[in-house]
Amino acid sequence: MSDLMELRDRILEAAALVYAETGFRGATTRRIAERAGVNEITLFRHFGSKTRLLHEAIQCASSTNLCALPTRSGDPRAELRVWALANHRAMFERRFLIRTAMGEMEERPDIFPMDRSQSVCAGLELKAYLDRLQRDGMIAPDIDSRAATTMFMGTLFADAITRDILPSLYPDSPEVSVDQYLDLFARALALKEHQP
Amino acid sequence: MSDLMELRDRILEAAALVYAETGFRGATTRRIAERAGVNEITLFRHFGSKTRLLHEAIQCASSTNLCALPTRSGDPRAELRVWALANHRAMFERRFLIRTAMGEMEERPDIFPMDRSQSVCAGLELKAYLDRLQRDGMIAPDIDSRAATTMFMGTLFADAITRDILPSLYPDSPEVSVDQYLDLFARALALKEHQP
DNA sequence: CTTGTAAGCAAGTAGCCACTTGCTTACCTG
DNA sequence: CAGGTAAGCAAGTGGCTACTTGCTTACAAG
Repeated sequence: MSDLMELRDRILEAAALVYAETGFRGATTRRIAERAGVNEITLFRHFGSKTRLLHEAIQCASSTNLCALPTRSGDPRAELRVWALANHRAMFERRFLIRTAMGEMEERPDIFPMDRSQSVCAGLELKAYLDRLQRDGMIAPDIDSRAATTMFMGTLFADAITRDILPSLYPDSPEVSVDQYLDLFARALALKEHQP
Repeated sequence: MSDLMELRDRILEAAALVYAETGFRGATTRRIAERAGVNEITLFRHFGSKTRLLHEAIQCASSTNLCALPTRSGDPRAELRVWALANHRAMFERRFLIRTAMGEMEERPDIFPMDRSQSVCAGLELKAYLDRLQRDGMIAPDIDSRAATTMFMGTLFADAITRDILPSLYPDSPEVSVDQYLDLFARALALKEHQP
């Protein structure tokens, strides 16, 4: 029983990997089976078709939404830092899958659950957080929280998915870069510093 | 002679379109020939192989770098606005090609000239512009111009390539959105307003 | 009129693709 | 030991792929 689950998960993991590397057309059943160390026929016995296998594999690989919620307890700057780093890391780890799925979005819109994607959910969270900060007078009252959210999420997203293919643009580590983004973001919002 | 050039350009245009829609593997010679209204054999007679054809087509389709340089003549805010809108528009028009090429970057790194891409060149321009502004005392002296450039270019890039596939995130037109980004960016830089 | 050239058409080649069928092996349970 | 079940192996199917060959049409320049 546990071997069965292990095998199934091994196939799903291999399928997601091969898809992220080579796209739908490049992810042949032969390659997936080889990567999983499994006979090609086993894929069809378990999932019926290549399409169903890839659909389930991508759903599975993109649904680890363990993004920490920003709770308005203490220092906003420190909270934003932890949250931004966690989200950047989550996007960076999935960069191959994200890039491939975005490139095939026209052709296969249903294969990647974009509406429930991590970055979209994170954006909703950030906007609610900024609204609370604004209500509490911690940031300038005339800030458009939606535009600010889009700008910050866009910055994190662009960094995460282009950092490895344009290394000359990113001389610093993600930690340092996120700190720099946060410095500018805090200035833009006129975010008040934490008084302990 | 002019018919020959017309035909060649028609093939290149069709190849770039089909590639942007379906990727390298999906861009079959049959589909490209059909789209160009040309016999499949003509592709091979002109370009030798599918790989050479696509290489030339993508090179051609991505090399319209008519981005207006920001010259420090008058109102920085107005100059940045014109420049940002032009760059956003250029990236938005190439969004299909950019997304597909980024998804295939691991597999075929040489097919898309990323180092000479428009957004990278634009980033270099913006950084030089910000450095001049800083030297002239128009923005805060302790701003990291590189981080600011990465942040603003990332915002424009993310907007341009996700706007059509996540419409709920972008209720406003590009013009309005870019204005909002610029508002926040100017606050972050502490950009002085233009005194006519 | 002759010659060259750029294009189309018909047909075919070898290879990869998703997927199927028939049979065998191994293991686990009763 | 008997029965079921999950996996592997061998072979094959029809379809699409890049690319080739041989022949024909159309046109333009000498």
